[in-house]
Amino acid sequence: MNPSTHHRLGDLQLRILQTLWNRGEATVAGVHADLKPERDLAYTTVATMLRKMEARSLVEHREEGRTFLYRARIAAEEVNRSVGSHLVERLFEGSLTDAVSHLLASRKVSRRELAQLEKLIQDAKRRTR
Amino acid sequence: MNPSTHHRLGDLQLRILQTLWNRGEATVAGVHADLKPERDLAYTTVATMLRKMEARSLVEHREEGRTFLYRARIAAEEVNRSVGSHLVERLFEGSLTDAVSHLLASRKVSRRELAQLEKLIQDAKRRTR
DNA sequence: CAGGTAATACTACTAAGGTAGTAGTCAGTC
DNA sequence: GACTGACTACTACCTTAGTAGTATTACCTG
Repeated sequence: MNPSTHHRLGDLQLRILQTLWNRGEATVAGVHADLKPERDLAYTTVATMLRKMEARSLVEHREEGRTFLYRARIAAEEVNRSVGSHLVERLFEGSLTDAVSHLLASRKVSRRELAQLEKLIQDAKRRTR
Repeated sequence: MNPSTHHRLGDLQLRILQTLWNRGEATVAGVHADLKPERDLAYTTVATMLRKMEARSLVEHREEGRTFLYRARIAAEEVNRSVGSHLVERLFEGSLTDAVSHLLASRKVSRRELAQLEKLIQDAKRRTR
């Protein structure tokens, strides 16, 4: 798959994908149940969305009796990378440091998180060496 | 302004805002010219988009003779923060470290950038102390 | 002052996300 | 064997981004 492909994903679509990544395989009812607490959607809304996503090859299904078992066709990795770098690109013209700088400024960051970030960077440095 | 307000901005809208942030004030022709190299839009497309954005209070205009001078009504800061944290939220369930980790993994990062990042974190640590 | 040019205003259309109702179908139950 | 419940299929509608053509208006130039 072309890594430069940008997946234009809506919020609902992303939540559905996340559910599928978690569950591996899920029925419409399963996805609907997972999303229930945060968004009170009609059952058919989820079913329709899944069908639309299947048309776009974002998910696929197999049949178990009469019910469909859906599975994500794209990896979480791929979506995170694609959406993430698209954002850095369009918001900060490709400057990673700008992006991180804004993220740091936009929220309270605990000392624990800072330590983790530090470690991330050390690791990256080691890989680049 | 409510910081939890999420600005849903399309790519073109964002590019237009960036042009306005750069120029301070700009005519339709000005924005159109700035965007010309990357997207070959009709003049009226830009004008229409600006009018739509004004309806949403993203920009405003004053008149200089017969021509409109547009200006952004939201700060770059605000948009970056809002769009950025919305992304972290929806993609990484709020985990900043996950987000940064993915960004680091998704692209080549120069030693220079790593050094800058390190500095960012040192500064943040100092502020939190 | 006639005519072109450059503005904005209005209208329209496509595509996609999101949302949901209704219809059809099958299976198991009383 | 009729009924109910669980599924999927189909259709429809709204909203918004994006794109652009056409109409109108006003200015400027020869």
